[in-house]
Amino acid sequence: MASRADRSDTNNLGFLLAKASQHWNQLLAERFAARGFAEVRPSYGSVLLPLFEQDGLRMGEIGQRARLSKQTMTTLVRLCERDGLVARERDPDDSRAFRVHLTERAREFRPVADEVLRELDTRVLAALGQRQRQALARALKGVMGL
Amino acid sequence: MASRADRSDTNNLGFLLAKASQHWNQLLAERFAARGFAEVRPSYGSVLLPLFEQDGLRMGEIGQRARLSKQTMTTLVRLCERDGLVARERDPDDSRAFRVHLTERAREFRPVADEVLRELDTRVLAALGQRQRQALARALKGVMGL
DNA sequence: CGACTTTAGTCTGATATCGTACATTCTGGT
DNA sequence: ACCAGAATGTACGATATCAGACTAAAGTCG
Repeated sequence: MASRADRSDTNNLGFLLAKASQHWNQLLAERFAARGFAEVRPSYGSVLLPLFEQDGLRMGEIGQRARLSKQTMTTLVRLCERDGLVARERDPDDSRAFRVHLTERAREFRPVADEVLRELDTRVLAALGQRQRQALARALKGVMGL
Repeated sequence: MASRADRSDTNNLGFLLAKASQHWNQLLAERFAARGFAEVRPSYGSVLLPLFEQDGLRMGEIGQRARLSKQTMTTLVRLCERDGLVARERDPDDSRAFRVHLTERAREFRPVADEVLRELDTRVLAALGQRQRQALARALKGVMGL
């Protein structure tokens, strides 16, 4: 019914990547909100998941694990703080650094995060099949290597 | 050498999508700049490509073709205008609307866009192969359908 | 024509992330 | 102890995009 400008549209890889990424975040936000954690933005995962593995990390360490820049970490940690999910305290051994700690609220969120992530993974599996899902991950890494 | 927190890291689909999308835009920006069009941001493609197909579109029409919201179009068209790539004029038939036109500079950019897009496509093909590239596009559409 | 609805674009503020530049603090070598 | 250099985080501004609320102009229908 329409197919003139495919380069600018649905077959443009940049377009597909952007939209898929956007949509994924949308899915996360909806599910978190539906379970009573509307304040948890998708990006907070970059802070919370590392801290679920090991609480009390420094900001730079979180950034490394999530592969985000220091500036982004500054911003994200402040937002998480504002929303009552983490607390910072100066590192006693290094007065430049901060230790970031999960709050009770964040610990309550942990099972929700696990559940949502599992649910989405299941849905991806249902939509794509195991083979395609694996191929997708590989292909995305390939794109990052360009 | 490291594999404790895979959920928060390289195998998280959200992470891969975000990074791949980011990287793709990076590739575009670098290549445009290298060819003397440093002012052309990756996002401008959403405005320019539709106009390459048909000049004089209205903002809403561009938005529809690029699947971007009206607010985003307002912003993008202004930036393109600021950078000398498009000009707007009121639509004589509808005084709410604007007609967006390419400037000479944008027309000079067209072959560059084509070339860069072709080059990247070639590189994707080399990195993934035709089969994987197709599968990637399909999988991304699948994710968008979740 | 006048009231209702729809359409075009804008405004404000939020989300997600980076680059460049910087102040502070730590560290290793003399 | 001192200083040069590395590391930690912040400031500012840019890029990319949306949601909700709004203005103004157009279209529709009685």
